[in-house]
Amino acid sequence: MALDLSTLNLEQLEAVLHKDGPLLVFAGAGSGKTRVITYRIANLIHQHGISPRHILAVTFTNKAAAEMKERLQHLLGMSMRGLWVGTFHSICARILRESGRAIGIPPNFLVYDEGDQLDLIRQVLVDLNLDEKQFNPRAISNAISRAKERLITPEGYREQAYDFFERIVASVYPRYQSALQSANALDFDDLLCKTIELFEQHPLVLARYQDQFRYILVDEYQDVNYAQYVLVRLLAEAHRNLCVVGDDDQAIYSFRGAEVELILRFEQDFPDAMVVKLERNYRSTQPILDLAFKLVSQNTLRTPKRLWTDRTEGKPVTLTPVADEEEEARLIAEYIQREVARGNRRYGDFAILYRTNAQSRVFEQRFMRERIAYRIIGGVRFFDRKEIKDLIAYLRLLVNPDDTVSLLRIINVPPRRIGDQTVKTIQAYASEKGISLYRALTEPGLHARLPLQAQQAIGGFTALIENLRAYAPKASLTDTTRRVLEKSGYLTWLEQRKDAESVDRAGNLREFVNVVAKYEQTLPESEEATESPLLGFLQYLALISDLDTLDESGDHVMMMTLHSAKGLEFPVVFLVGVEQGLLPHALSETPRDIEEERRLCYVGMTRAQDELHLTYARERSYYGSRRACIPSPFLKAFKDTPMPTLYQQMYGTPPAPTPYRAPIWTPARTQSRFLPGQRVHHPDFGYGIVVRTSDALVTVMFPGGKGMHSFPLQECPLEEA
DNA sequence: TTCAGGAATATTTTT
DNA sequence: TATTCCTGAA
Repeated sequence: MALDLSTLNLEQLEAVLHKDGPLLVFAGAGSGKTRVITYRIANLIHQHGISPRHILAVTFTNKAAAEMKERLQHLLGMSMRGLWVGTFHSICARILRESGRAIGIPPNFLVYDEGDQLDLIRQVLVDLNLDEKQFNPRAISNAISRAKERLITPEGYREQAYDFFERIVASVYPRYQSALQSANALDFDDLLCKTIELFEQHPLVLARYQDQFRYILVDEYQDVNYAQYVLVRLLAEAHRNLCVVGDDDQAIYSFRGAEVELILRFEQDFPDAMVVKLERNYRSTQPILDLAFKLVSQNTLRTPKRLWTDRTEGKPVTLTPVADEEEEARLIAEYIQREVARGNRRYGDFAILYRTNAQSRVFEQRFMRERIAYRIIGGVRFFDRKEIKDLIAYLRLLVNPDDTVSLLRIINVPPRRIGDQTVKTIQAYASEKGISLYRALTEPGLHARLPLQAQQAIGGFTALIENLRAYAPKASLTDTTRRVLEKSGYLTWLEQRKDAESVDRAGNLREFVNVVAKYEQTLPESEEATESPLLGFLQYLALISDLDTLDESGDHVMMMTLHSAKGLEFPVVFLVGVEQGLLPHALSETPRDIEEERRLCYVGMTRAQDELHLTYARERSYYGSRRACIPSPFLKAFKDTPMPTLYQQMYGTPPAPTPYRAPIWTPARTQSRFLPGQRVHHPDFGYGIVVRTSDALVTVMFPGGKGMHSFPLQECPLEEA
């Protein structure tokens, strides 16, 4: 069977057929980039007989990785076993698990996420007697992250630390590193740094991986940071079969250390590189592309290129001023309902893109009210919820009792009478003896310093952990998780406090058990035979994101940030909140930052296949207070282009005045009987106003100093007034 | 030590 | 607005 290449255009074909040597592909939005990468790999395997195990493909998300593997399997009709596809982080995690021992990293290391990082930095600040108020842990964490992205060691940082803040960071950084080490944990950046360290210190290990990865492909190369760049260079320098794909117009991650210059520099690094530009767009209509080009061509730092398409006909892009975010949501909901009712579209055809996660709330409320199916990507991730993180902390302790962050997280959750005082004593004892907190818990020397009550509480806690630890290796993942919930008393604790929030949380924990069960069921497909399933699961958890669990199959309106939308496409896109201060965001000040915000806007616009609608509000609520808004300066790029408003498109001329719609909240149409703003009556508190509702609870504000109260939906003593 | 409730405060984007 | 912080009572 021959690989069918007839559907590829000339440039795509060039990229696909290029076999050896460096290759740089500038792939504009919607230019069939994924196809090129997939076909290129398929061609290497099929045409040139390269074994999948000699190929490494780096993608931006785990989801993209899974999809690519699946497509290849489908295309070639053979198993892609041995092919490495994944994000930089997951690939590095895998390398370190295999070979990290050489630089003292045991294979059972855990990956700390941002929250864990912050917790650890706070601990270090306490150790150093630094006030958290004065030295923002987040800023310090960012500074350390920045340093690591540029492969700057604690020593290196100290040498170049000038101002006061940098000197503080210089003192925290080494301590933070040793705290990570004693917790047997790596943060996100360490995954990269340590892999590079491994390769630099052990040329033989590097040579082994170089020999394995004879062909390397890197997607989204415009969003690569220095450490990633170095890693790629190290791996590729032996065979020089490196193909990088990217688009400088879509570089939107400089806040994470990404440097667009690295893609622009590729031709200097590899003067013999073949360069292919993909400028034919298969996604959008000409009006959309024209407008997007008007915007992005204002940037100074870009390679010249312009997308073109066959789809010369298309609806005009609309630009609609709205009074505020409420009208914005109302208008869009109305348009969606209308299109769906007419049979033109399904909910899944629409996407709402915004700059900040907070903007999703108004849409969420509106859509709930109007019963429009929607999915929000990002925001508070399921795995970031307190109760879920607590449960994960228990699981982590079972794998690695030295994980201090996790230990401190749950040592008194649920409350088991191990309070602040006791914890301080434990910490003092542990650092005195140079042992981990968990080790300290088991030492008689510690107990001698504590009151009997605390001793007993600690004894109970260690017995619990030991019991669970003994159980885990013998049981399935799901059973272990259930047992943790049960034996720790966490679930009982939540269930006892009847308040509605706890009911929500208990529900989330049960949902988590389902996630575990699902993972366990699909486990056999994964090729890594992990010696400890629990460890494998935790490592999997650490690196997945919300986007990875997104399924586009359902019929929902998608709502997400512009960043999350990268790489996706939708028939109809609403780009909302195109206002000064929001897009570009107020925190982006330098010309460089502004250019990135412009690219962000460009990314959003180029997600649209058939229709693109822009909106900006004249007034908007910012953390409680209302503020007047100015349209985004980006819109000036469109001043010569007549753009109708969405109202005009819906009703024809003239522009309809803002139609006032009475909110529809008949009880029969709503899931929870209550809606924000509604007046209700309570037997004890009297009349109040519903502030908020969720799946399980309703929160009501009662006037006259009676305050806010939450009730479980099922059995709340409220009546509609 | 725990918990409730009011006060203070912080808000960009994410592997 | 929503979350965290802080205080004081049990």
